Amino acid sequence: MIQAARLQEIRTRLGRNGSVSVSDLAKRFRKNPITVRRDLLILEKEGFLKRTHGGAIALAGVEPAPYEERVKQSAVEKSSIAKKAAQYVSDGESIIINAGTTMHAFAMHLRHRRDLQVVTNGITLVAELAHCPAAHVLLIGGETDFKKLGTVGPLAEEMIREIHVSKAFLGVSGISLDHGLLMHSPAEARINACFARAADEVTVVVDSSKFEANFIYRVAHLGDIHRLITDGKIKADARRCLAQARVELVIAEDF
Amino acid sequence: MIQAARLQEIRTRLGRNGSVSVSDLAKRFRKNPITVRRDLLILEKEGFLKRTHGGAIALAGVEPAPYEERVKQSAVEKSSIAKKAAQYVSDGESIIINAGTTMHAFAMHLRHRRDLQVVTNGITLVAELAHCPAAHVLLIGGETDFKKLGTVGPLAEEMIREIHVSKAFLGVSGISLDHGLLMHSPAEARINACFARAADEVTVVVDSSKFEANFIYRVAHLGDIHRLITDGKIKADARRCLAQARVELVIAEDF
DNA sequence: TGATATATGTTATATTATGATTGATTGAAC
DNA sequence: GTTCAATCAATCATAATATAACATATATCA
Repeated sequence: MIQAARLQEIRTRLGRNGSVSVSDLAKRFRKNPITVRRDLLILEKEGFLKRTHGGAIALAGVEPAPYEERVKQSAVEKSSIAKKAAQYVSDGESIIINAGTTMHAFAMHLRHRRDLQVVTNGITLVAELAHCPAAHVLLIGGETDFKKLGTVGPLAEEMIREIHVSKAFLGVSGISLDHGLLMHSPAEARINACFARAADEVTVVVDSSKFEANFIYRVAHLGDIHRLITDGKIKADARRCLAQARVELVIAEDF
Repeated sequence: MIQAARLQEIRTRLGRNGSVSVSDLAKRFRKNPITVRRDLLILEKEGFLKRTHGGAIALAGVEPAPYEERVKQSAVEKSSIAKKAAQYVSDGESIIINAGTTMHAFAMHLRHRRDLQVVTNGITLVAELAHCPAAHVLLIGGETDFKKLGTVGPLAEEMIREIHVSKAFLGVSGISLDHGLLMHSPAEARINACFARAADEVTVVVDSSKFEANFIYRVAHLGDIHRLITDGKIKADARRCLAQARVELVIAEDF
């Protein structure tokens, strides 16, 4: 068993049990205790754990799930448009946020807000907003879409019908200048259409690469949205199209 | 079990029950009472507790740990009872699982199942079951309770009314032999009562320390449940009471 | 290939944790 | 209050674990 595998295993066990013991690990790995100790030393330097007599205890991070990794990876690019979008949220407002990594990044920028009423179908967003207890979060229930870690389906749509908010912030899979906002799946498209109807004002938050993506299922026409926030790489014809559809275009600085 | 892990466990139990006893801890840790006393001495110096004859009591300001912490606490017991509980789930079944760290552990043992229909109000459970794409998960929506990372409230209760399953697996905050299943908050109690009504058969999954915890809000009477799964440290009077209420008692092996 | 870095094991010594013994203290039942 | 069992503190002895220094293996790269 190589070192990297041991480190991974230690991380896992720490995440599960909160602590590990040198002697247990040594037996399991069939390694000398000193080797285990040196492993723990490495992880301690990385800030994963605190070494103690006989073993170590977990500090903060649990092992990240695939989705969470995806959020981190794209966070840099998504962060600038998400940050810009967060400027359009005022304290005390009620808003809708849909599921997806872009909107997860958006939610991270809402941590310090006060008295927000957030409605979302994004499961990971709830955990994000849990660190900001000033927000009141209503999670839309329904069948779970594992790709986006969001809820969809008739029960979800029904639940949204009971709701009305001032602003909706939506991330989408793609944007077509001819056909509007597009999604991977019909279920996603339908629920986001419901979101759009439930809000007075709809803001779409996408990085400019989404203008090239092409999907089948329409959420709404360009004319149905009020504002679009993206990065500086958006092309001229897209700008024209949005202007024609009377969509307010907001460009986030690259950093 | 290393010292650091014991200290963590003691902190947990103090947070939950307000007090600990030397003899109980000694039995649980399989350590000499003197060792436990020394542990308490350390925590007393840190200001967590006040030592008394026979044990210690919590000092002010010991708030219950956040969710991520609690997942790790009593992890061994939780995992063993969760594993046992998972044996009562068959492929193809539809089941309810409520929110909380015990049921999180339970969900981890369902990863390899096929064709499960899972209904849950536990937000983190969804991420857990995302690794097992054979399961179909319906997430109950509603207001989010940040402590348990679960949904509650009237919208959630309403959504459950639409649902019926063969088995419900519930974790609870505490069990009183006189008053039945108890919860921290009224909202939690109500939604779990709904869960119990929505299932043909109710199985409660708790580690035995929950028999000492005392809370105000009742979910159901002991007589309303069909099966209780716990660890071997359950006391004799609890066994008697359960037998009297005709609850099938299942003891998970210690390891 | 030889040289350097990395990973692992060995030994000796220091440190820490734990358990056993004794006598003192406490709490509760009578 | 008195008595008795349980609990506690202090001490010591032992076991478990940690550290440091050195030795050996394995991989990496010019």
